[in-house]
Amino acid sequence: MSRTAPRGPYKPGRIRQKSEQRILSAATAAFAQHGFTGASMQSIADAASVPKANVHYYFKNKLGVYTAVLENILGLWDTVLNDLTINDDPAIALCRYIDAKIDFSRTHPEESRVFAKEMLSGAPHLQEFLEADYGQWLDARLTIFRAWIDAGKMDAIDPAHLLFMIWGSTQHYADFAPQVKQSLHAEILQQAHFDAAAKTVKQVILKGCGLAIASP
Amino acid sequence: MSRTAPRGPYKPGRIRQKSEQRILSAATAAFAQHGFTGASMQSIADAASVPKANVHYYFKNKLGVYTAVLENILGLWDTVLNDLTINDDPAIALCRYIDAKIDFSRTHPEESRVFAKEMLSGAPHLQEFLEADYGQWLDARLTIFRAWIDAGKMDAIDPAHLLFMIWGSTQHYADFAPQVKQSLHAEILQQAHFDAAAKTVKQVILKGCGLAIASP
DNA sequence: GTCTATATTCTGATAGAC
DNA sequence: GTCTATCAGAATATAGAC
Repeated sequence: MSRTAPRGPYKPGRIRQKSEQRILSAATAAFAQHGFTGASMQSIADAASVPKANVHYYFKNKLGVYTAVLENILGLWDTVLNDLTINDDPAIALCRYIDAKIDFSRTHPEESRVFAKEMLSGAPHLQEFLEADYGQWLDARLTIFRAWIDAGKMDAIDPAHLLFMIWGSTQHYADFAPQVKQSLHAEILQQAHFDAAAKTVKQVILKGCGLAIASP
Repeated sequence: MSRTAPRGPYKPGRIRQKSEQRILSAATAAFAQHGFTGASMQSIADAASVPKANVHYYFKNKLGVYTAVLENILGLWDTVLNDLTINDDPAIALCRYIDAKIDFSRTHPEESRVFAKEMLSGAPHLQEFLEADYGQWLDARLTIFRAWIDAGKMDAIDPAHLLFMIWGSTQHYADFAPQVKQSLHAEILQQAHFDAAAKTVKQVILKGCGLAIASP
């Protein structure tokens, strides 16, 4: 009864893709909790249900796994970084952005933590990214903020520091989850907690910028 | 010419105290950059200029060093957590608190990073702290905020989430320093950068809470 | 492509001389 | 109290059978 013939339409690399995805997912969780050195290849392989040697076969070495995880996270970021324009209403644009950031902390907490740990370590593997893609994205946003301010659409607030406030406030719910849980007396953070978080952040940021809440 | 006699008034434990301090300082930097597993006892000993065996002599094992670092950080926190009272003016109290938090990020970035990494790892060594000291401190603050709101001194804003905003915004300058440096085109963060940060955070938070800036 | 067995290096920890 | 020498264990990585 044992059959070695391929079942279903065979696509080369299908197993590979599936295995790589499982390894990537397991590695993200491991790096988030234990850090780069603390996460062992054995634990990653076990969590992904593949032999340890296969992890080396797919990603060459530990650094290969880690950079793959980081690149995957940077890819996810692109989906969050919506493209604002000068013609957008600042209140609506900021609300959308804050909502998206809070939602990212809810749906991808482990990715947020890996990114945060890399930053805390001095971001040695994100230098190119920070100097290239990120620098461009940031400068474009700062220009839009300044245009809004010059047009009198919002208060004169340092755009870079304002962005830091939004990032820090929203990422806090993924990165400092133990403290947040303890503060809210919650075993795990529910949708309602993130809704309350988004509401408060939007409320304070918008009014703090001299903007009216767009829609409740 | 070699002398083995003690020079100066001999105090038992003087060398010990000095060595422990050096080890603690070196360990803080190592844990901040490389995490618990990534920081080796050898590197800590080298940075502290003591033989590796002495680190074990003073702190028993690696976990002993780490918990000593954490306890030292929690001690530093106490100095930042000023005691607000219901009779304080919310604007002045919040300004003081934000200034103190930003100053902590400037003067103790590595301590902030060790604390952040512990949080990102799930805070396994901070459970008692979170449930005891921190819980009490937080509940007292929340009560004060609610009293301010009930007295009409500030807008009705969820106090816990407001505190998260302040923490996230201020700690960001220590924890995400690489990103901040890149954004501000600064090789290292100067006093002026932190002044601008504090100004923006106070500006947005206070106005966002319906408060007038206390003093420029 | 998959997996077992092994080589090599490094780390935490300690024994024991001084 | 201080430090050198060393041990036991674990981790990354690879060789090679299947």
